[in-house]
Amino acid sequence: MAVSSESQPGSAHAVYVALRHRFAEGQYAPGQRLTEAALATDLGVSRTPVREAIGRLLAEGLVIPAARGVAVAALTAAEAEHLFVLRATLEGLAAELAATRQARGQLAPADIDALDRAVDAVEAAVQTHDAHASAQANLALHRAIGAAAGNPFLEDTLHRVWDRIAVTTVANLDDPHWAGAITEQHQAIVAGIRAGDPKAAGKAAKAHIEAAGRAYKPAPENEPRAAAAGQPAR
Amino acid sequence: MAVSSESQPGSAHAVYVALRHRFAEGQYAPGQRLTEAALATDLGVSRTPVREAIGRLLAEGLVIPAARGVAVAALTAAEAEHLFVLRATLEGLAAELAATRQARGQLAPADIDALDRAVDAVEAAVQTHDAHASAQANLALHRAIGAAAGNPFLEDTLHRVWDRIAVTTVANLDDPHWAGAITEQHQAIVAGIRAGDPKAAGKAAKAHIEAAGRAYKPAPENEPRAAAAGQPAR
DNA sequence: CGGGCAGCGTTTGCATGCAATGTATACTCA
DNA sequence: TGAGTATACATTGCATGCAAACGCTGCCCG
Repeated sequence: MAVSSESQPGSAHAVYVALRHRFAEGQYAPGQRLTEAALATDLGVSRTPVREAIGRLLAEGLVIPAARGVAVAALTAAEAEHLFVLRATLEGLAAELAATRQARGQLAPADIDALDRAVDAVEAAVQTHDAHASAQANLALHRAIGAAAGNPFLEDTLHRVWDRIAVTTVANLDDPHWAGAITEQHQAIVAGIRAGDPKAAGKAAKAHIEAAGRAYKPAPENEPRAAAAGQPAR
Repeated sequence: MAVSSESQPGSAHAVYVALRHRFAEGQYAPGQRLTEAALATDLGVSRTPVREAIGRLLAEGLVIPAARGVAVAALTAAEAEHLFVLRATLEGLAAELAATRQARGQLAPADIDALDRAVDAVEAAVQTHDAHASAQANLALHRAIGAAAGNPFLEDTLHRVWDRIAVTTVANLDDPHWAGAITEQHQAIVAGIRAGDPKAAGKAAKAHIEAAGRAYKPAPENEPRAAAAGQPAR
């Protein structure tokens, strides 16, 4: 229940951020092993801050204990399904709260406009078929909705879920039918928020994530195997 | 998004568990400062594992950065409200999923019976006016429902929320009206689950937590002050 | 008597060292 | 040739040491 990711100083935090970034960029394959020494050398720090960062990643489930050290966590189909169920409810709540705040005049008009622009940005990115850019734009929109909900704990929880699903969202674009429906669904959510209609906004958001969950297809190599060990980092 | 709190070895984890336990027991006052050296001496380990444990507590928001080291996190009224909003939705989802699993025959009859017994245990504990025992029993029931949902990520998230609210739940018992309503509401949730009625179970659970949120009154000393610093540990 | 400043002490943050653990490899024997 | 075992090594886990940062106290000056 960390409330926000405020900028902390220190190497340990820097390492943590760096690793998170690499994960989000898909720089490490699921199942790949990471060793403290290699990361320490790579990042130019000693093992101590690396240890702290890995401990945190371990607590967050982004890496899992492996035979020797830790391995990048994969996402099985079952796990993905569980995550999407949770995510659908959370994002439904976020949209609901955002709409409630809008109805109470606690949302700046600029915030709503920003949501609209984010929706357009996603549509534009999707049309370029740039998977990475699309995922970024999509995440930005959902983040904005999460922020508009005004509940720091919900926001933090959403970030955890997103990070755990991470790059996989990109895969959705392969499905042309789904790609076409995205904008429509996004617009429905924002429309509900703008109208200050919590029920409508929440329902639209929940339905959107459920649809995303159905479109999601995990990489087959993520399924649990006896030994999913990869090469050590670098 | 750690999926479960499996037993890890090592001093660092032991320190983490010990501190969590102390927090849950209310051994540290909110705002109280904790220093690495003092905890290390107290727990008979070096500062290194203490550092890792504190880092994790920091990430979870159970402690916050303080002038010198960290301080035990307090809970303001606004934060509590946000937490209860989130918790209501999460527990609603948990009950809903548990009922769904029941309807599909994925829940053992023994599990349902355990829920009933847990409800009775809470009622018994509340009648003794033992705040600590009541909180324990209540938490056990909610934990059982969370487990019955069969979604590890939801379960993990619930644990985070519960830990952040922690001992404060005890305070509810001061309100006799609320104390009397608890069992009734618990029974409604379990009835919904047993009947395999997701809608009813979810609604009952959500309403229950919302009622709990209304009954919750934070300690006034938790409100943000310029300096909420207490004595260093020990 | 109040405000600013300097020195001191505490506490963190990181690096390194050492011991323990468990794995993978190579070797031996059936 | 295959299985079992012993050995060596990679790697973690913790303790300690050292330097830097920060707050705090006491003093001096206005």
